Amino acid sequence: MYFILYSLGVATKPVPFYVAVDIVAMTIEDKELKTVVVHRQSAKSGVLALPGGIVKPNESLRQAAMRELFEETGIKVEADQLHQGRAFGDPDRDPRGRYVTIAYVALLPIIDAISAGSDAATAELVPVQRILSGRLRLEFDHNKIVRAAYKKAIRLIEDTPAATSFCSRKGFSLSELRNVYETILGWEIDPANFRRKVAETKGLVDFVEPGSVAPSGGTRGRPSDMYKRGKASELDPPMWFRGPSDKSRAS
Amino acid sequence: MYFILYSLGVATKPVPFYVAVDIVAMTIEDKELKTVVVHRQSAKSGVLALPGGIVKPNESLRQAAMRELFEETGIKVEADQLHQGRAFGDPDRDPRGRYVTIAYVALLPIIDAISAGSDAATAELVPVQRILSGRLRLEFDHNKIVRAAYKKAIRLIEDTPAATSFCSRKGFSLSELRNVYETILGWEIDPANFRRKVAETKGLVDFVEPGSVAPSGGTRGRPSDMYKRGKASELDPPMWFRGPSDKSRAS
DNA sequence: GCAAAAGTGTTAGAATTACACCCATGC
DNA sequence: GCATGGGTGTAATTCTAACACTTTTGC
Repeated sequence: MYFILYSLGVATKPVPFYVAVDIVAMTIEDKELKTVVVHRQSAKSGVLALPGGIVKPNESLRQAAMRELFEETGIKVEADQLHQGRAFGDPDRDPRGRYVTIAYVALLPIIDAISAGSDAATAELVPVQRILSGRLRLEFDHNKIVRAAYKKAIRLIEDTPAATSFCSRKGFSLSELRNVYETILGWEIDPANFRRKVAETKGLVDFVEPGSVAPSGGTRGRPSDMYKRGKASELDPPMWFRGPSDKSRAS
Repeated sequence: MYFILYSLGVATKPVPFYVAVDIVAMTIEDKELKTVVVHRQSAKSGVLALPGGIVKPNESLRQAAMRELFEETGIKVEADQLHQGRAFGDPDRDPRGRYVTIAYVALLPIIDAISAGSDAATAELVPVQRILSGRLRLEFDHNKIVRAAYKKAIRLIEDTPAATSFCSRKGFSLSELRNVYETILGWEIDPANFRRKVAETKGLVDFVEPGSVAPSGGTRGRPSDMYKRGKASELDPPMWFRGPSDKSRAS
């Protein structure tokens, strides 16, 4: 029984296994994909890290992710906004001990992000690109976790209705939804073709009768039709965009 | 510190966290996708389970998967044949304690499967479909793990050169590779169109000069050109097949 | 020669793209 | 009116599917 021996300092390695979750909570702000980071009160101050922490004995991994995200940022998410990512478990990934962490990806409308919560003061939104490029360094291997989460986000918006998670749950216009795809994929999509593709992809969005929801978006121009998240779990065929000219898709 | 309290039976729940790996080792035999299961010497005999076990303090998750697979089935895999899948960590998924397990998917050519090894006698190949349909019940939530692994396998052969893992590392014909796709996707693919798609997908396979490798496959007909795995990590565009007529793709 | 499997060519149809054009609203 | 964004139509292009046809081998 490793745990007892290690905990009591009998065996050579004094580290037990810890099971943790880390959450990459993404949102779109100012046409940029951003993620939530927290300021850890570590030895050296100013260390940025993903929100996360140890899984409790009687909760599921998903519950742990929801709890930790709320405790550290004040963000409350629905179950369909949370997606499990990769597990990270290299022996030396965390100097404090043997941590195996399960990444979770949360997709949020900007309005919900870091709105309230006790410890929320320490939470902050930073552009994902700054982390991917390495210009912003996070604690431990959290840069790797964000990179994997970004790839997962691309897959999610292509294969599932997850892109709607970035929009208001009340309802959204197709421009808002298109903006999500454009921001994450990194190129512009023809509005006309986008509209048709969405319409032909059953289960992505449902039309909302006019009047039940106030049209959102800019005050200019013709008011848009409103939609809400569809009920499909997988899109068939996926939402695919070849990207500009002969350039290959983001990877 | 949960571990000490729980281990000593002080707290209400006497279960520490265990971190484990379970391996879904798939291969193709008789035009059928099969996976390796082992007979657990449990209380009730005849219980089938995925190979797997506890991660050791100083090994990575991947190393644990390679070790456990070898120990329990005698199968030795290369790093590029092992792919991490989902984590399963519900509190009640294993009655023996709080197990968080990371699934690994291994893709093997049939020739390597269960060839040698000490405990190999207890290992067995069973059709994946029998597990997916529920006709074959595995221990705990291993049916769920296989289901997720099957989806992952589909994604892998579409987005990466992983389909080549089912073929001999020495070299393979395009018929053999096409057979992999047909078996996993569940429908037939036009050989001519398949050939063109493979040729246009850079990094999927590399041509092998005739003479260096003996043509494999049936003794009838014109000998085939031989190929080996390409160096791409992601295929762009992916290997996609719409499937027969208007029928939607497998899900 | 004949059967069988490998490999090439060709064409109809479908999906994608690019862009022109009309609609509804605020100012 | 007119600028702005929402929404529709359509032709050129590209991709895909289907199948006819040629090549190379074993027997």
